[in-house]
Amino acid sequence: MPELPEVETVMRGLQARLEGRILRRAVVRRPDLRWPLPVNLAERLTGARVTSFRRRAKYILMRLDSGWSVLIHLGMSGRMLLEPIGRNDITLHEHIEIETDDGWRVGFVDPRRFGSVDLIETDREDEHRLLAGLGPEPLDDAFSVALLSAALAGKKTPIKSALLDQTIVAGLGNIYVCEALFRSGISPLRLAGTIPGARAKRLVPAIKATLTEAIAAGGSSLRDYVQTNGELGYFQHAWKVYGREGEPCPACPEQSLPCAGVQRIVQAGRSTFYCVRKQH
DNA sequence: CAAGAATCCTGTCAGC
DNA sequence: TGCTGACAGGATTCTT
Repeated sequence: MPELPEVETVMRGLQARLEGRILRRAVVRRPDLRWPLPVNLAERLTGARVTSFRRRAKYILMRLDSGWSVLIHLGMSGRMLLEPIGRNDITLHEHIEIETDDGWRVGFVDPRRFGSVDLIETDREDEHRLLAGLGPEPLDDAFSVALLSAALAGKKTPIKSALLDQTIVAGLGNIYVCEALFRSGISPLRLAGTIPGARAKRLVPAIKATLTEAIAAGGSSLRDYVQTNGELGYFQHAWKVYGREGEPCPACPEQSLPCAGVQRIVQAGRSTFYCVRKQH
């Protein structure tokens, strides 16, 4: 499910409901996620008060008053359940269940178990091995044309793959890379080293605008919902190319060669959607 | 060293 | 209806 806009949406949902709450009960049902859960996770959660939240790339950090932060990654199929306690059956694949002092239930649900949860001291969050190597946040002012250009200079990998590399820029995934490249008119096949300059000047604002609009829409929902209140994000309706193989390119006049509509190719094992006429 | 493939796991959907 | 294969929002680890 989750790229940066979805993770941001989920984090805001958790924040609204959990900030200030005391966690009364925690149950780990399956510890074998992407990495084994900390053996003392339930113990660390129980009795702690939630003080604040933060998002870094596709990770959620939930800070506790005990000085520990809970690091959450939703992987490919993870989502957070948030609902009042009471006569709710345990959801399938609900690996962690937490109850708050004001009667809410928080569930970590992840069928494919590519997600992970870990503990890290709050004042050392960024030293966590999963966060330490991450590149800049794309929505920070620090993520500039100069910074991206420097990161891409000399690279021979396609720009599509480079933007999925979380050490170059942190938080983009397959959907938003396709959308940002379409928006900036850059071919996903173009080598990353040829981006610095005029193309980077288009690409950086395209990335920022794509993400900002997606967050405003509550992210994109595919098969499952992204928001903790159970509502669907609706940015999937705004996709220009992702998942639209064979459809007319929304930027090209009809039948304008060489536009053959939205094409799907595979790069580094992942689908890329683009228009050969608009993007070069 | 860097780029691509294989890998983890379950669910869903298209096609036969 | 049921089976099979392709594919899925990620990211590490293994091979070339």
